[in-house]
Order: sequence, then C-alpha cells, then structure tokens
Amino acid sequence: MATLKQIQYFQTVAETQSIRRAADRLAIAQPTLSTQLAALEKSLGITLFERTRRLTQLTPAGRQLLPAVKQVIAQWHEMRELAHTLSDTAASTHRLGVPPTLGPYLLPNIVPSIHQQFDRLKLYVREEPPSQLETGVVEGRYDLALVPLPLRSDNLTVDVLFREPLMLVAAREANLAQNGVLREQQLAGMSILGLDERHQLHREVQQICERTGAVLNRDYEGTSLDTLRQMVVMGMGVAFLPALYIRSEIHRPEELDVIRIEGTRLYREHALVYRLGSPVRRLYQGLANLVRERMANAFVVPPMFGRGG
Amino acid sequence: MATLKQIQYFQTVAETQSIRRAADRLAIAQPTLSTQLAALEKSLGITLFERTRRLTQLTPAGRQLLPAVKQVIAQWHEMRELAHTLSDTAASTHRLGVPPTLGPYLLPNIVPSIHQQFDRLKLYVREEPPSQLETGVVEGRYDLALVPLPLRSDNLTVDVLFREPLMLVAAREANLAQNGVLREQQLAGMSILGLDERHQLHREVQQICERTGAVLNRDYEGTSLDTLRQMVVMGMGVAFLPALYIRSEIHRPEELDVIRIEGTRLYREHALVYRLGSPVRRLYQGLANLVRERMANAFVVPPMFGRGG
DNA sequence: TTTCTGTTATAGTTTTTGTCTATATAGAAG
DNA sequence: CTTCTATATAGACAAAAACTATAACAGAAA
Repeated sequence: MATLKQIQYFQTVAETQSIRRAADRLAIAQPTLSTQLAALEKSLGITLFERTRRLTQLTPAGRQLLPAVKQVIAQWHEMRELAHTLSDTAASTHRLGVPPTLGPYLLPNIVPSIHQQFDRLKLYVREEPPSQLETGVVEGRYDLALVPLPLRSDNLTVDVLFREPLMLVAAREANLAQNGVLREQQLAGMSILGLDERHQLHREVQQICERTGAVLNRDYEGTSLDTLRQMVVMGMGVAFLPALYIRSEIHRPEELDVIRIEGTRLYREHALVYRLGSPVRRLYQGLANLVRERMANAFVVPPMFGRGG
Repeated sequence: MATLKQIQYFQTVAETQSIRRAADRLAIAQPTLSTQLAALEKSLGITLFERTRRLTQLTPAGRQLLPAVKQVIAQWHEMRELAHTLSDTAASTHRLGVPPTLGPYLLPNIVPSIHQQFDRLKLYVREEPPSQLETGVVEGRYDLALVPLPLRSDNLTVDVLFREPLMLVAAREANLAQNGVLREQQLAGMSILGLDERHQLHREVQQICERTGAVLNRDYEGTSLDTLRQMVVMGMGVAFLPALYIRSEIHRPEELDVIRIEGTRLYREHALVYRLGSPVRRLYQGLANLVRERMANAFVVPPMFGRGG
C-alpha cells in the first residue's frame, strides 16, 4: 500500500545512491531495504531504481516521483511538529461560548489574565443565548461555555464561577435614592423594565420581582442591555442591570442613578460548563479557578456610581 | 511512529464522528480501529477524540490537527496518482544527450515522429561533446545519448542508428566539380579545413584524409559547423560537412558547391547508447528503431545541392 | 427500577509483514 | 582467476495489525 516508511526508504536510497549506505543511515539491514524497496516498486507499478554494481540510481520515472515523495514526507513532518506543539493542551484553540449579557463585559476583565497564565492558549469566542450555549456544548459545537445558573442540562460538568450583583438603574431625574441605596421593601409595586424572554436575564429579573413584590413591565422589553439602558434614560422606568455591564458601560457623566438594594440576594450566578469527561477538563478547571480568583473581590464593595454628579 | 494508515483512520473517525461507523467504512473491525487510534494518540502525545457513548468527536487539539492530516493524505494521493501516470515508462522525461554537430540537424527531423509514436514521452535534451556524452550516460547524468561510433566505453548498450554521409563543400568560385561529383583520387593533396580537435568530427575527417591522401589543414580550425562553413565561403579551403547539416542549413542561393565523392565510404555513423540493463531499455530500443526507420532512406539519393544556380 | 440497545475498550488469538542472519549472485578491480 | 563490493534471495523470527469474543458503560425503552 506504499507506507510512509517505504517512501522514506525511497528518499534515502535516492539521496545516498546506494542501498547499502541507505541501510546504514536508516539503521536497518540491507536485505530489509532491498525487499521494502521492491515492495514499494511493486505497489506503485514503477521501477524506481536502476541497480548497477557501482551505484543505485533513479530511473527517469523515479527521478520524477522523488519531489512528490519529498512533499509527502515534508507534510508528515509538519503534521508531527504541529502535534508536538498541540500536545500541550493549553496550546490549542478552544471554542468558548458566552451569553451576550455577560461576555462583552466580563471578558475584557479576564482575558489579559488568561493570556498571562496560559500564554499559548487561544479562545475562539462566540455569543449566543445561554440555552443554545448549553446544547451547543452538549452537541460539541462548543468546547466550553459561560452560562448562568441554574442549568437546564444535567450531563455537563459545572464549575461555579462567581455571583454578579444586579443593580437597580433609574433615570437621574427620578431621584429614586439620594445615597445610592434602597431597602428591599421599597421595591414593592415598582414597575421594572426587562429584556425580552429569550434572554436568561428575563427570568432572573422575573424571579426578583416575584420575591420583592415589584412588577415586571412586559409592555416594553429590551432586546439588549444597551437598549434597556436607553429605555431607562428615556424615563420609561427602572431596570435591573448586571454589575459588570454597569462597570463596563456606564460612566460618571451619565443621566442614570445606579442603586444598590440592601438585604436581598440580588444577583445572578455564572458557571463554566463543559462536557463530562472532556479530555481537557484539567485545563478548564484551571480557567475556572483563574476567573474565580480574578472576580473574587470584584463586588464586595458596591460600586460608587450614581452618587456624585 | 504514526503510519499513513493510522492517520487515514483518524480522518475517517473525524468524519463519521463514530469509531463504529468509521470501522465499517474502512472495512476493518471496530476493536482494530480503537487500538490503532489509541496507538496514534500515544505516538502523537495528543488525545485526539473525546469518546462519549453517543458520539466520538474531536478534541480542540484533534480539530486543529485534522487539516494537517488531510494535507498529508492529499499529498500521498497525489504521489500515487503521479506514480500511476509514470507507470507507463514512456510517460516520463528522459535526459537525452546529443553532440552539437548532430543534434540541431537531426532532431527536427525525428522529434515529430517521436511525439507521434510516444505521445506522453518527454525529452530533456542537452548538447555536449560525444566523449562527455558517453561518460555522462555511464555516470547517470544522461539516460541516453546520441553518439558517433566508435565508442570509447564498452559498458554501454549500443543501438546503431544510421550512417550519415560527409560531403565535400567548396566555394562556388573554386569551381571544383561541374556536376557535383568527384572521384576519391581527386582528393589527394587537397587541403581540407576541419573542426578543432575537441570535436569528434575532427578525428573522422582526419581519418578520411589519411585514407584519401588529402591534407588536413590545422592552421585554421573551425569551432562549429557554422564557422567551418563560413571559412569555406571566404575561400580558405574546402571542408567535409555532415549531410544532415547541409540539408538543414545550406540552401540553394548559397555561395557553396556541395560535392559528393564517389567510391569511398565517406560517412560517420551514429548510435543511441544507454546503460546496460537500464530498466527502460525496451523504450530506448523503440526509440532507436524509430530513428532507424525514419532515416533509412534519407541518404540513398545524394542531395542535389550544388548543381544548379 | 430494570432491561435492552448501541458504543467503545480490553483480552486473547491469528495473520501479516517487517526485520534479521546467512548466503547466493554478479559485476568491477586487482 | 580471484577478490571485493553491491544487491538479491531464502528462511527464521519478532513485531504489529488484524480478527473474535466479551466486558463496560451510557442512554433509551419497558
């Protein structure tokens, strides 16, 4: 069938112009080389060499085949080299799925650390709704994904990462809280703007409303955190926005108050998920640890947005 | 060592996403494929697949290795295809050596016939002095060569091709022979111009002179047939030129008489030579036959140059 | 739950094939 | 004519690739 070994033998004989010398260089016995060469010639249907006593040289056909043979061997070496670099699992490109309400605001915070710790790791990042991320991981479209808890699927490894506070955002002119803090009871009856129900955040906010007595306004729903913010700025109501979004997108000179709610677990929780028994779970655990460390103290002191002017 | 078979197995599993289906397609047993795959993974130092019960899919590293693997296989197929076309020995490029006093004047006559009979054969033609052609064939720089007889080496196969008459050329004004024919005796004492001694033709003419009593003029020697002709045109003497040169280069409106000598074997003889036991000797014999047939009747009627005005 | 089904892994065996040593053979050199 | 050197052939042995049978295991179905 023309094996790689055989064509390597071929190349060596062509180079040394001698079966004997080639056998020496290849560290095999001369008869072995003779028979393998004959086998190659038979399988290719070509006489590759003209054997004289003094030297063994290529026939015209063999001479023309040689470049092609070298190509095969070169490609093979290239493949092995690539395999060698890839043998460090952290040197591959992994497909990471992220939710649109988290990825753009979290990744800028952690990607530099990832590059520092896993310098040869590459991430191919795509955004999708969390439910599709989960099935995407299960079906192999992603290697790992950032998803909000709780999970739908139960056949995934889940590394819990961190809790991200949700903060109430109101138009400045509403003057809802002088010192940037409200108590949970004050939410009762309040009309809350949310995202449309394809976003996970929709459910999360819905649950908060049920718990606090606030009312989720379903007449107008945002399609992204940015549109939701615009709706708040335009005075259509108040909304819960994730702390990472606020930190990343809302800066001081802004027509918005950011209000912390006291006394309630008002947060969403993120996890890193990947398939059970993924051969690279150690790497992913390392990534999860890194994110946890990086975000550990990110929210202990509430951000001071929304106070001053 | 990562064999071609193994990487083909790898590709098939990657395509079918299943060891079982890949084994079916490859017409081997499933355990064979499992073990070969494991062997490949071990030799590459990479886990290529993530085996779940439902499907077997690539790991990130495997996914990135796949294109390189496909390249190797593609190159290998290309090589085999090339080998297939080359398996017809007449589909290769053969290196043909020719003497400068024959090649340019013979090849235009026979190359069309060669192309007709051996339509996929290609000739790489180079010119060199006959002695170097002989050693060139022996040493493998040429596959075959056209050389004048007799040969120096005795370890070559010699296919005698044809005899090419040498004809006397004189300036028109010398008015040497009214009807384009001279008898051998008339050559005695005549001063003959020749090529320098690096050309085989030098010796041939020398022998003719010895036989006929003509005198080889060594004061001025040509470096090519063309310069020799010029010397004749300029009235420096007469010269023997090969019939094929004359036929090819000397046309009617010319200041030269071409004279046939009666009664003597005044010719040089050409042969096709190649190494003893060359694997493609059949092809070369075919070529020799073709040249013989083509040239068989080329010189039976002496060319009629030199007669009329 | 248990059973059934489909998938991969492991064990043990057989066949194939690659490799070795020893030797034959044949030009080339002395 | 003998010797040297190169390749080819023969036969034995070992490595590896193949097969059959079966285990292990997850997911689907009963």
